Amino acid sequence: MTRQNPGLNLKEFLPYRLSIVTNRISASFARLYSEKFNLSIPEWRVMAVLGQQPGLSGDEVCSETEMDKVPVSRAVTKLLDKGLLNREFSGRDRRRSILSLSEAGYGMYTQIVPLALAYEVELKAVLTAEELSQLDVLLEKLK
Amino acid sequence: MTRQNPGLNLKEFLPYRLSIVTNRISASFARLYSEKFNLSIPEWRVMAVLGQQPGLSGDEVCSETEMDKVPVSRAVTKLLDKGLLNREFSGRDRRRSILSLSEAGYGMYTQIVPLALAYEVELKAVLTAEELSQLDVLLEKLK
DNA sequence: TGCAATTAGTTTCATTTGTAACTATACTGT
DNA sequence: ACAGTATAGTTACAAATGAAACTAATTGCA
Repeated sequence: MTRQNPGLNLKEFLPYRLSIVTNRISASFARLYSEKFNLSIPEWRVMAVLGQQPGLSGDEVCSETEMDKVPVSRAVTKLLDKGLLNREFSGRDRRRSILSLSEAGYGMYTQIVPLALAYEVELKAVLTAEELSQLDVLLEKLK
Repeated sequence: MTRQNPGLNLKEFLPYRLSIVTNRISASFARLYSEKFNLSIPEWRVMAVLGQQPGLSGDEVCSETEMDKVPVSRAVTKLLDKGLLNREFSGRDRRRSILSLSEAGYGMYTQIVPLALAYEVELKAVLTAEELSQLDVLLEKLK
Protein backbone atom coordinates (compact mmCIF):
# COMPACT_ATOMS: atom_id res chain seq x y z
CA MET A 1 0.00 0.00 0.00
CA THR A 2 1.36 3.38 -0.97
CA ARG A 3 0.60 6.29 1.24
CA GLN A 4 0.80 9.73 -0.18
CA ASN A 5 1.83 12.39 2.27
CA PRO A 6 -1.31 14.46 2.86
CA GLY A 7 0.78 17.55 3.32
CA LEU A 8 1.45 18.11 6.99
CA ASN A 9 5.06 18.78 7.78
CA LEU A 10 5.27 18.99 11.54
CA LYS A 11 8.50 20.93 11.54
CA GLU A 12 6.90 23.66 9.47
CA PHE A 13 3.54 23.62 11.22
CA LEU A 14 3.14 26.93 12.99
CA PRO A 15 1.35 25.86 16.19
CA TYR A 16 3.94 23.15 16.65
CA ARG A 17 6.90 25.45 16.10
CA LEU A 18 5.47 28.02 18.47
CA SER A 19 4.96 25.46 21.18
CA ILE A 20 8.48 24.06 20.88
CA VAL A 21 10.09 27.47 21.17
CA THR A 22 7.81 28.63 23.96
CA ASN A 23 8.12 25.47 26.01
CA ARG A 24 11.88 25.65 25.92
CA ILE A 25 11.84 29.25 27.01
CA SER A 26 9.29 28.71 29.77
CA ALA A 27 11.12 25.68 31.09
CA SER A 28 14.49 27.35 31.28
CA PHE A 29 13.02 30.44 32.85
CA ALA A 30 11.09 28.34 35.37
CA ARG A 31 14.33 26.74 36.47
CA LEU A 32 15.55 30.17 37.53
CA TYR A 33 12.96 30.63 40.24
CA SER A 34 11.83 27.10 41.00
CA GLU A 35 15.24 25.82 41.99
CA LYS A 36 16.35 28.79 44.02
CA PHE A 37 13.04 29.88 45.53
CA ASN A 38 11.04 26.70 45.37
CA LEU A 39 8.12 28.23 43.55
CA SER A 40 5.89 26.47 41.08
CA ILE A 41 4.95 28.21 37.85
CA PRO A 42 1.47 29.17 39.07
CA GLU A 43 2.91 30.44 42.34
CA TRP A 44 5.38 32.64 40.54
CA ARG A 45 2.71 33.98 38.23
CA VAL A 46 0.51 34.97 41.13
CA MET A 47 3.42 36.68 42.85
CA ALA A 48 4.47 38.43 39.66
CA VAL A 49 1.07 39.94 39.10
CA LEU A 50 0.58 40.93 42.72
CA GLY A 51 4.03 42.50 42.87
CA GLN A 52 2.89 44.82 40.18
CA GLN A 53 -0.76 45.22 41.10
CA PRO A 54 -1.30 44.67 44.83
CA GLY A 55 -4.87 44.31 46.02
CA LEU A 56 -6.26 42.16 43.24
CA SER A 57 -8.91 39.57 44.01
CA GLY A 58 -8.31 35.93 43.10
CA ASP A 59 -10.66 36.39 40.23
CA GLU A 60 -8.70 39.34 38.91
CA VAL A 61 -5.52 37.33 39.22
CA CYS A 62 -7.19 34.74 36.98
CA SER A 63 -7.98 37.21 34.25
CA GLU A 64 -4.62 38.99 34.51
CA THR A 65 -2.66 35.76 34.24
CA GLU A 66 -5.05 33.81 31.99
CA MET A 67 -4.98 31.01 34.55
CA ASP A 68 -7.89 28.88 35.64
CA LYS A 69 -9.37 29.68 39.05
CA VAL A 70 -8.44 26.28 40.44
CA PRO A 71 -4.65 26.62 40.02
CA VAL A 72 -4.92 30.20 41.25
CA SER A 73 -6.78 29.14 44.36
CA ARG A 74 -4.21 26.46 45.07
CA ALA A 75 -1.27 28.75 44.43
CA VAL A 76 -2.78 31.35 46.77
CA THR A 77 -3.24 28.73 49.50
CA LYS A 78 0.38 27.63 49.19
CA LEU A 79 1.72 31.15 49.15
CA LEU A 80 -0.33 31.97 52.26
CA ASP A 81 1.10 28.87 53.95
CA LYS A 82 4.60 30.00 53.07
CA GLY A 83 3.90 33.45 54.44
CA LEU A 84 4.51 35.13 51.11
CA LEU A 85 1.03 36.57 50.72
CA ASN A 86 -1.48 38.58 52.72
CA ARG A 87 -5.17 38.09 52.25
CA GLU A 88 -8.10 40.18 53.40
CA PHE A 89 -11.68 40.08 52.30
CA SER A 90 -13.59 42.95 50.84
CA GLY A 91 -16.11 44.63 53.15
CA ARG A 92 -18.44 45.34 50.28
CA ASP A 93 -18.39 41.77 48.99
CA ARG A 94 -17.19 39.26 51.52
CA ARG A 95 -16.57 36.58 48.90
CA ARG A 96 -13.93 38.74 47.28
CA SER A 97 -10.37 38.39 48.49
CA ILE A 98 -7.86 41.21 48.48
CA LEU A 99 -4.43 39.78 47.84
CA SER A 100 -0.99 41.31 48.19
CA LEU A 101 2.57 40.21 48.75
CA SER A 102 3.68 40.08 52.38
CA GLU A 103 7.01 41.58 53.43
CA ALA A 104 8.64 38.21 52.86
CA GLY A 105 6.86 37.78 49.55
CA TYR A 106 7.89 41.20 48.36
CA GLY A 107 11.46 40.50 49.41
CA MET A 108 11.48 37.34 47.32
CA TYR A 109 9.81 39.15 44.47
CA THR A 110 12.51 41.81 44.39
CA GLN A 111 15.11 39.07 44.21
CA ILE A 112 13.41 37.28 41.34
CA VAL A 113 12.63 40.30 39.21
CA PRO A 114 16.27 41.05 38.28
CA LEU A 115 16.73 37.41 37.33
CA ALA A 116 13.67 37.60 35.14
CA LEU A 117 14.80 40.81 33.49
CA ALA A 118 18.29 39.46 32.92
CA TYR A 119 16.81 36.36 31.38
CA GLU A 120 14.69 38.46 29.07
CA VAL A 121 17.71 40.54 28.04
CA GLU A 122 19.62 37.39 27.22
CA LEU A 123 16.71 36.05 25.21
CA LYS A 124 16.27 39.28 23.30
CA ALA A 125 19.97 39.51 22.61
CA VAL A 126 19.69 37.07 19.71
CA LEU A 127 17.37 39.50 17.91
CA THR A 128 18.04 42.86 16.32
CA ALA A 129 16.12 45.95 17.39
CA GLU A 130 14.04 45.71 14.25
CA GLU A 131 13.24 42.06 14.85
CA LEU A 132 12.18 42.88 18.38
CA SER A 133 9.67 45.40 17.19
CA GLN A 134 8.47 42.93 14.57
CA LEU A 135 8.00 40.33 17.28
CA ASP A 136 5.98 42.83 19.21
CA VAL A 137 3.62 43.37 16.33
CA LEU A 138 3.36 39.65 15.60
CA LEU A 139 2.52 38.65 19.15
CA GLU A 140 -0.07 41.37 19.32
CA LYS A 141 -1.70 40.20 16.11
CA LEU A 142 -1.65 36.53 17.01
CA LYS A 143 -3.15 37.18 20.43
CA MET B 1 5.68 51.20 53.45
CA THR B 2 6.22 52.37 49.93
CA ARG B 3 7.15 49.80 47.38
CA GLN B 4 8.85 50.91 44.27
CA ASN B 5 8.07 48.84 41.22
CA PRO B 6 11.28 46.95 40.48
CA GLY B 7 10.53 47.05 36.80
CA LEU B 8 8.80 43.87 35.77
CA ASN B 9 5.72 44.44 33.72
CA LEU B 10 4.22 41.02 33.17
CA LYS B 11 2.23 42.08 30.15
CA GLU B 12 5.41 43.16 28.41
CA PHE B 13 7.57 40.30 29.59
CA LEU B 14 8.52 38.27 26.56
CA PRO B 15 8.42 34.72 27.99
CA TYR B 16 5.03 35.48 29.46
CA ARG B 17 3.62 36.93 26.26
CA LEU B 18 4.90 34.02 24.25
CA SER B 19 3.34 31.51 26.58
CA ILE B 20 -0.06 33.22 26.58
CA VAL B 21 -0.22 33.31 22.80
CA THR B 22 1.09 29.79 22.37
CA ASN B 23 -1.15 28.26 25.00
CA ARG B 24 -4.23 29.76 23.43
CA ILE B 25 -3.25 28.46 20.04
CA SER B 26 -2.34 24.98 21.28
CA ALA B 27 -5.53 24.71 23.28
CA SER B 28 -7.82 25.69 20.46
CA PHE B 29 -6.02 23.44 18.03
CA ALA B 30 -6.13 20.55 20.50
CA ARG B 31 -9.90 20.89 20.69
CA LEU B 32 -10.03 20.12 16.98
CA TYR B 33 -8.70 16.61 17.33
CA SER B 34 -9.36 15.76 20.96
CA GLU B 35 -13.12 16.24 20.81
CA LYS B 36 -13.70 14.56 17.51
CA PHE B 37 -11.06 11.83 17.62
CA ASN B 38 -10.49 11.50 21.33
CA LEU B 39 -6.75 11.93 21.11
CA SER B 40 -4.56 13.50 23.74
CA ILE B 41 -1.90 15.98 22.72
CA PRO B 42 0.95 13.43 23.04
CA GLU B 43 -1.07 10.88 21.08
CA TRP B 44 -1.65 13.32 18.26
CA ARG B 45 1.99 14.33 18.21
CA VAL B 46 3.10 10.72 17.88
CA MET B 47 0.62 10.12 15.10
CA ALA B 48 1.61 13.32 13.31
CA VAL B 49 5.26 12.41 13.23
CA LEU B 50 4.63 8.80 12.21
CA GLY B 51 2.25 9.86 9.48
CA GLN B 52 5.10 11.71 7.95
CA GLN B 53 7.97 9.43 8.87
CA PRO B 54 6.79 5.84 9.30
CA GLY B 55 9.22 3.40 10.87
CA LEU B 56 10.68 5.61 13.57
CA SER B 57 11.68 4.10 16.89
CA GLY B 58 10.18 5.45 20.10
CA ASP B 59 13.44 7.17 20.76
CA GLU B 60 13.37 8.89 17.39
CA VAL B 61 9.81 9.99 18.05
CA CYS B 62 11.13 11.62 21.24
CA SER B 63 13.76 13.64 19.45
CA GLU B 64 11.47 14.53 16.55
CA THR B 65 8.71 15.80 18.82
CA GLU B 66 10.88 17.12 21.68
CA MET B 67 8.82 15.00 24.05
CA ASP B 68 10.10 13.05 27.03
CA LYS B 69 10.32 9.30 26.55
CA VAL B 70 7.73 8.62 29.26
CA PRO B 71 4.82 10.44 27.60
CA VAL B 72 5.90 8.94 24.29
CA SER B 73 5.88 5.45 25.73
CA ARG B 74 2.44 6.00 27.23
CA ALA B 75 1.05 7.52 24.06
CA VAL B 76 2.39 4.57 22.06
CA THR B 77 0.77 2.11 24.45
CA LYS B 78 -2.58 3.84 24.16
CA LEU B 79 -2.39 4.11 20.39
CA LEU B 80 -1.55 0.40 20.17
CA ASP B 81 -4.55 -0.38 22.39
CA LYS B 82 -6.76 1.68 20.12
CA GLY B 83 -5.43 -0.12 17.08
CA LEU B 84 -4.06 3.05 15.54
CA LEU B 85 -0.43 1.96 15.53
CA ASN B 86 1.67 -1.01 14.44
CA ARG B 87 4.81 -1.93 16.31
CA GLU B 88 7.61 -4.27 15.38
CA PHE B 89 11.03 -4.61 16.89
CA SER B 90 14.27 -4.24 15.05
CA GLY B 91 16.13 -7.46 14.25
CA ARG B 92 19.47 -5.76 14.66
CA ASP B 93 18.60 -4.25 18.04
CA ARG B 94 15.69 -5.89 19.75
CA ARG B 95 15.24 -3.00 22.18
CA ARG B 96 14.39 -0.73 19.30
CA SER B 97 10.76 -0.46 18.22
CA ILE B 98 9.67 0.26 14.69
CA LEU B 99 6.49 2.27 14.77
CA SER B 100 4.01 3.13 12.09
CA LEU B 101 0.37 4.05 11.72
CA SER B 102 -2.01 1.16 11.16
CA GLU B 103 -4.68 1.34 8.47
CA ALA B 104 -7.10 2.76 11.01
CA GLY B 105 -4.46 5.15 12.32
CA TYR B 106 -3.63 6.36 8.86
CA GLY B 107 -7.30 6.82 8.11
CA MET B 108 -7.69 9.00 11.17
CA TYR B 109 -4.50 10.84 10.32
CA THR B 110 -5.76 11.75 6.87
CA GLN B 111 -8.91 13.12 8.45
CA ILE B 112 -7.04 15.28 10.94
CA VAL B 113 -4.43 16.69 8.58
CA PRO B 114 -6.88 18.86 6.62
CA LEU B 115 -8.27 20.20 9.87
CA ALA B 116 -4.76 21.04 11.00
CA LEU B 117 -3.89 22.73 7.76
CA ALA B 118 -7.13 24.70 7.73
CA TYR B 119 -6.45 25.79 11.26
CA GLU B 120 -2.99 26.96 10.29
CA VAL B 121 -4.36 28.89 7.32
CA GLU B 122 -6.84 30.63 9.58
CA LEU B 123 -4.12 31.47 12.05
CA LYS B 124 -1.81 32.81 9.40
CA ALA B 125 -4.59 34.85 7.84
CA VAL B 126 -4.16 37.59 10.42
CA LEU B 127 -0.61 38.18 9.20
CA THR B 128 0.70 39.66 5.98
CA ALA B 129 3.08 37.71 3.76
CA GLU B 130 5.94 39.82 5.02
CA GLU B 131 5.01 39.24 8.64
CA LEU B 132 4.87 35.53 8.00
CA SER B 133 8.40 35.46 6.72
CA GLN B 134 9.49 37.60 9.66
CA LEU B 135 7.87 35.14 12.03
CA ASP B 136 9.78 32.41 10.32
CA VAL B 137 13.09 34.12 10.96
CA LEU B 138 12.17 34.98 14.53
CA LEU B 139 11.15 31.47 15.49
CA GLU B 140 14.32 30.12 13.95
CA LYS B 141 16.46 32.54 15.90
CA LEU B 142 14.69 32.00 19.20
CA LYS B 143 14.89 28.23 18.87
C1' DT C 1 -39.63 40.76 50.51
C1' DG C 2 -38.07 36.33 48.71
C1' DC C 3 -36.42 33.15 45.50
C1' DA C 4 -33.87 32.07 41.28
C1' DA C 5 -29.68 33.03 39.06
C1' DT C 6 -24.83 34.61 39.30
C1' DT C 7 -20.34 35.05 41.17
C1' DA C 8 -15.96 34.13 44.21
C1' DG C 9 -13.56 30.77 45.76
C1' DT C 10 -12.65 25.85 47.49
C1' DT C 11 -12.78 20.92 47.43
C1' DT C 12 -13.15 16.40 45.44
C1' DC C 13 -11.97 13.01 42.29
C1' DA C 14 -10.14 11.08 38.27
C1' DT C 15 -6.52 11.81 34.94
C1' DT C 16 -2.04 13.38 33.52
C1' DT C 17 2.59 14.29 34.24
C1' DG C 18 7.52 13.97 35.59
C1' DT C 19 11.34 11.93 38.17
C1' DA C 20 13.52 8.08 39.36
C1' DA C 21 14.06 3.32 39.44
C1' DC C 22 13.94 -0.75 36.80
C1' DT C 23 14.38 -4.43 32.85
C1' DA C 24 16.35 -5.92 28.86
C1' DT C 25 19.52 -5.49 25.22
C1' DA C 26 23.70 -3.84 23.09
C1' DC C 27 28.30 -1.90 23.01
C1' DT C 28 33.33 -1.11 24.69
C1' DG C 29 37.82 -2.00 26.08
C1' DT C 30 40.79 -5.10 27.99
C1' DA D 1 34.98 -13.69 26.68
C1' DC D 2 33.29 -10.61 30.05
C1' DA D 3 32.77 -6.74 33.31
C1' DG D 4 31.34 -2.16 33.12
C1' DT D 5 28.75 1.22 30.80
C1' DA D 6 25.26 3.00 27.72
C1' DT D 7 20.80 2.83 25.50
C1' DA D 8 15.54 1.70 24.49
C1' DG D 9 11.70 1.42 26.67
C1' DT D 10 8.48 0.52 30.78
C1' DT D 11 6.78 0.95 35.39
C1' DA D 12 5.96 2.92 40.01
C1' DC D 13 5.08 6.60 42.78
C1' DA D 14 4.29 11.17 44.01
C1' DA D 15 2.82 15.68 42.54
C1' DA D 16 0.22 18.67 39.34
C1' DT D 17 -3.91 19.44 36.77
C1' DG D 18 -8.73 20.12 35.23
C1' DA D 19 -13.71 19.28 35.24
C1' DA D 20 -17.41 19.22 37.96
C1' DA D 21 -19.62 19.59 42.32
C1' DC D 22 -19.98 22.33 46.21
C1' DT D 23 -20.31 26.48 49.70
C1' DA D 24 -21.12 31.03 50.67
C1' DA D 25 -22.29 35.59 49.40
C1' DT D 26 -24.53 38.80 46.22
C1' DT D 27 -27.64 40.39 42.67
C1' DG D 28 -31.90 40.78 39.96
C1' DC D 29 -36.45 41.04 39.55
C1' DA D 30 -41.37 39.42 40.13
